[in-house]
Amino acid sequence: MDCRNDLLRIYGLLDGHFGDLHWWPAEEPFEVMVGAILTQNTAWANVEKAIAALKGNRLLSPEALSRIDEGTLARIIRPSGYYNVKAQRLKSFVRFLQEEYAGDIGIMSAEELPTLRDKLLGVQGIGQETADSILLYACGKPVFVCDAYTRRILQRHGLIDDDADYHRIQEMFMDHLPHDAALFNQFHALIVYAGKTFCRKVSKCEPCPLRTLHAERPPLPRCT
DNA sequence: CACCAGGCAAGTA
DNA sequence: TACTTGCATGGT
Repeated sequence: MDCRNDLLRIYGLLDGHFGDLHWWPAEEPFEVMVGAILTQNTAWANVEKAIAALKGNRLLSPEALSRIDEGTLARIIRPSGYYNVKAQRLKSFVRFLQEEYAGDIGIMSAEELPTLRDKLLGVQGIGQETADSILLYACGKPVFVCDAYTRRILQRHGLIDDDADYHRIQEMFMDHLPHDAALFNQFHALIVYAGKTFCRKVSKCEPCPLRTLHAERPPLPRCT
């Protein structure tokens, strides 16, 4: 089968339906990085509350987060859930940022993609999805971000095995599409947006743009 | 009330 | 390597 064609069909249908989404929803790169950590296994609405609290306390900068006490930070990001581990992870990340790049996002972003990815994965609390979100949406690197929505949509359309791991899913996109940061940005945004929009209960689903693919299949609990 | 959300790390066998 | 568990809030 031709994966490239399937992926481009999906992209075209979602892009035609939603248009440009210009992700990530943040004002600046550092906010993207913080959001990437806070959104781990957490609803975005909860992350927004935590980000707002950080802004309200003037803490949304590498310098400020370096200074703040971890326990205090935990209380402030409380709405995002897992606040103790996430406070620890934010502290690990800004410590890394200060030690490796003097807290300068520009210097960090100038690193080669493979090198920077390996370094990020070495930070406590940053796994593959968080690293790739930072690389693509904060640093502009051409890497595809895979998450729960990505896995769901590829499984739904029979493009991956049920036991495919992160790297395997990422290969689906990166082996068959041009390595273009703008394309990867919009594609992943579309996937997440579709996942949020088309509800989990079939009865409440509005028509999904992808329904024209595999029209012979019966509806599943999750329609994207 | 139960279930879920844009993961990750540490422990066990 | 493969599987399990802890982490926690707020919305539906």
